[in-house]
Amino acid sequence: MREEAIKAVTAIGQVLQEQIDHGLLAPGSKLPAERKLSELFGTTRITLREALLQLESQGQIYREERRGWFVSPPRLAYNLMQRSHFHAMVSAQGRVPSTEVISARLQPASAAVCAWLQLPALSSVIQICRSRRIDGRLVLYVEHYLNPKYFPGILEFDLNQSITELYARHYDLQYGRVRFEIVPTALSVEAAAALKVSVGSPGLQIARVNYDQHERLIDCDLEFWRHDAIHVGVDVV
Amino acid sequence: MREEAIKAVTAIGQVLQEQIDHGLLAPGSKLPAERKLSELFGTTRITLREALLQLESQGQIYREERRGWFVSPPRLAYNLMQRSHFHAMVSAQGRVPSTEVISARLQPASAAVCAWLQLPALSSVIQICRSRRIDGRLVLYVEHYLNPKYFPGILEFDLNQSITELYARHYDLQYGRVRFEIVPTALSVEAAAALKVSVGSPGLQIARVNYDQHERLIDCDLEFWRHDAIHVGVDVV
DNA sequence: TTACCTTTCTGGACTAGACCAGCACTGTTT
DNA sequence: AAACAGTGCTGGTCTAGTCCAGAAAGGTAA
Repeated sequence: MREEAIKAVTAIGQVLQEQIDHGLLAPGSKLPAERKLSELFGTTRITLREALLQLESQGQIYREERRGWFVSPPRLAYNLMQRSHFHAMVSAQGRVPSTEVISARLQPASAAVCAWLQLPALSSVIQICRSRRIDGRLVLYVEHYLNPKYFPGILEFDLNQSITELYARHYDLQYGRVRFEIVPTALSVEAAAALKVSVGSPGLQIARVNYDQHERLIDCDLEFWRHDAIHVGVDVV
Repeated sequence: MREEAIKAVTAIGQVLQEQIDHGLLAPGSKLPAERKLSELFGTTRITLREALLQLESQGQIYREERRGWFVSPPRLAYNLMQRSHFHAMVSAQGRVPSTEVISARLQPASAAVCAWLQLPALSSVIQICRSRRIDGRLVLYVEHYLNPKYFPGILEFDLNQSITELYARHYDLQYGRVRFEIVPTALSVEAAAALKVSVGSPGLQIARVNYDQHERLIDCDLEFWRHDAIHVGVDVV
């Protein structure tokens, strides 16, 4: 007649999960404060926190630095095969995209970037760092590296818009072959800062190396996604 | 003249990271016990543990339930475009694969599986659950669902070998079109148990829906990878 | 209205312990 | 040699607090 021993952490997670599933806690809504919750569940803040961290790693909830915990919105479907850019992709799924430029400048390329773009040592590259939102929520930090040879004067344009469209309109360039590298890892320090999450949060890193329609290696970018913001689809024919 | 305030958790992580980078802690080797480490760094076990958890989420170290913490081996390159199966892929990268069958039986299909395989309600499917290792380390738990129509008597074969090869040798079937769905999330309860990791560990879920050379939907599988065990590559032409 | 301050509330970081359950090794018994 | 029973060590889980820094809201003065 022994009761099944359920861990407190698991039990708390299940209760919250259920509330979320039944829509009592709507996507985007804020959870009560940690202290309130720990009192509600009759446990310590540390234990309560562990339960929240587990739900976070499942992608059910997320936090904003020192602001609180929120219920995660649905994931964005990111299909690697259809060459859609961020704005088009987000809009097509009935959601509202936005972009902020963090920095844009010509600078010496790091060793890693030289390798990706097959540039000689000590080359210059154009680096564009941007953060992007879906429905107001920061979900993506991108570092873009362009081979300056193909993009004279690009820093003069408004970089809040889609770079893909800039390429087409002003440089007559379109993406051809693309190589993706997807690595599940923690967010880098810069990415965490830009996304306003605590360092060490789980993330999904997607590196793209892009060729144009003439098979020239024109740019690459490093995307850091909140791990709960997307699911990636690939159709292999 | 104020010292830069470095968080203890970060500092501990950096020290361990450095030791790993310089090969003083080799891949696969065991870290000292948590109590030892917390004494070494002059901090609490809770704080020390937080540092370890961060390194885990970065994929630098991993743990085996109640056995200890270990340095992560290099990630396996998983290229979605080259139709290689687990054994071939692992061997090609100079490492040693192995497979264990956990269960294999005909059973009623869940709603999700019916949807994936486009089966009518209350259909039967063949479910094969297996765990797989690289160099002895558990890295992958797979649930395989086959449409029984195409695979009479498959449960009689030795399922420790590659199923892809079974298909080719005995059923004259080859994979054609494939659809992948990649979701970064925590490991499911079954996956965590099979991989002997604590529930809620970060993982990468890859669902595949497979068609054969005649465009028939033959099977699907649900892969649960340790998040630090792979990086995924995709070449889009 | 606007700019600035203060207060309150939030999560972030940390201390100092406790008890439990499973693993691995060791020594004994069969 | 093989099976078994201890036993110590390991991570897993949890308690009960403290102090700090940033975010937000509200009030006050220009």
